[in-house]
Amino acid sequence: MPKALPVIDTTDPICCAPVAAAPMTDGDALEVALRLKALADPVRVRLMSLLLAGDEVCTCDLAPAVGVTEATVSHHLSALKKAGLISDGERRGMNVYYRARRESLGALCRVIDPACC
Amino acid sequence: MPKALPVIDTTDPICCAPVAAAPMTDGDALEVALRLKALADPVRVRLMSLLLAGDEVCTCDLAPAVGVTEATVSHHLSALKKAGLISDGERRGMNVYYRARRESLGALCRVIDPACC
DNA sequence: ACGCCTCCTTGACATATGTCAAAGAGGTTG
DNA sequence: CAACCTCTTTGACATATGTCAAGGAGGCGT
Repeated sequence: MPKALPVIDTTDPICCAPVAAAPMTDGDALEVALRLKALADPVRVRLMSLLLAGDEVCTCDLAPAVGVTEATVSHHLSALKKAGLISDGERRGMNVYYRARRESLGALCRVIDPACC
Repeated sequence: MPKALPVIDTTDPICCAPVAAAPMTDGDALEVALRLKALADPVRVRLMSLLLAGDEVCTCDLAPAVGVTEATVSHHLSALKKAGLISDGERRGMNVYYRARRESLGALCRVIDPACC
């Protein structure tokens, strides 16, 4: 991977023409790819699934559910957060609660769905 | 990345319960993640976009369009092929033509779309 | 046959990624 | 305060990934 990938802000839901509509610009492709990368891992898919299903979950519940260390969960959650796919953690007592940002995931789907336009 | 990711066949369109419906099994999450991984790169997003927009494109047109070597395009195309997102190349004369498999991409969208169920 | 296309494979490489253990940072409860 | 929880950060690591140059493989044209 010789070329370093540009660093851009991806916390907002993506907003660009659908992939299938016309050949995508370099910049838009990067926006899409970075968000997909955030989700392209089995552990992250399961985390998103858990967050989407139960609407507020804390790290201590997630870690045993997916079978990795809490440190690793924390790392994955921050990747999902940076991609705007989940909310900032909200501390309540000793726990930190996260929730999925459905609109961000939905926006991503609309962009890559070949039928969605 | 200490643990090696299992190798499974991903050439067929994915078919499983939506991520948002219920906590996803390990196996299903892997199926989803592998397909997302195949698309989680700016070059691959652009390639898919080109294939979706023009319905049949050959490598020699793709390489200059995305700005990498033909060898690299070839590599990306085979990743997309392994994920079932594009068809096997069809040789015609000196060129090899590829086309997007919309139904595979569509199936992936339906699984990850939080609104799609 | 020979040279010339287009394409794919291989090898090598620099970088990114996922994982954990260990150590900190915040908060709670004796 | 001190012991304890939960969670995040840091450091280190093994593996995966994206890229290219070089060399084949298949096909066309003279």
